[in-house]
Amino acid sequence: MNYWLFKSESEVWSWDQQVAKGDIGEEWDGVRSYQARNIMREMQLGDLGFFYHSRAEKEIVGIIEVCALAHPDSSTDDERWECVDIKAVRPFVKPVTLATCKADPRLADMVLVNNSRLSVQPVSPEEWTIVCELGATDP
DNA sequence: GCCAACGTTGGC
DNA sequence: GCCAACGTTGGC
Repeated sequence: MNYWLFKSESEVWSWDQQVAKGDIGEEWDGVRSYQARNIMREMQLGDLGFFYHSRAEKEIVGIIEVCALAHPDSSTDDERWECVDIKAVRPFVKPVTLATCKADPRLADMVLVNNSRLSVQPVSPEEWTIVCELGATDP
């Protein structure tokens, strides 16, 4: 089991929209970064991820599950781009802000804290546990 | 709204 | 193959 983090501006694609898709889930389309694409290619069915609202909110708001492996991104004809599908699992009881992550020394190596530009990132099992704890939510 | 950081593009 | 220019992301 691996853990990941997905970033989205809530004006573009929000947690609420993700929840509305239910168990069918939705393509995580629109990613145009090789780094992010390569990370998505590594994902396995059943892997879990954080759903993060960038820009305005800057907080992790819930947990999602990978429900389809990487496949061509249907939002473009460009065959270079692929994406996975994800479905909402549960919301955080308490959203975990970027400031909270930065303030916790145990999360100093988190990609979210160190590389603000990567929109799909890996999360270590330790970081997963800590962030869930901060969010008062079951891992 | 600004701008730093970073990835990508394209001229050479 | 290098690197300057450019575009985009996202924190502030």
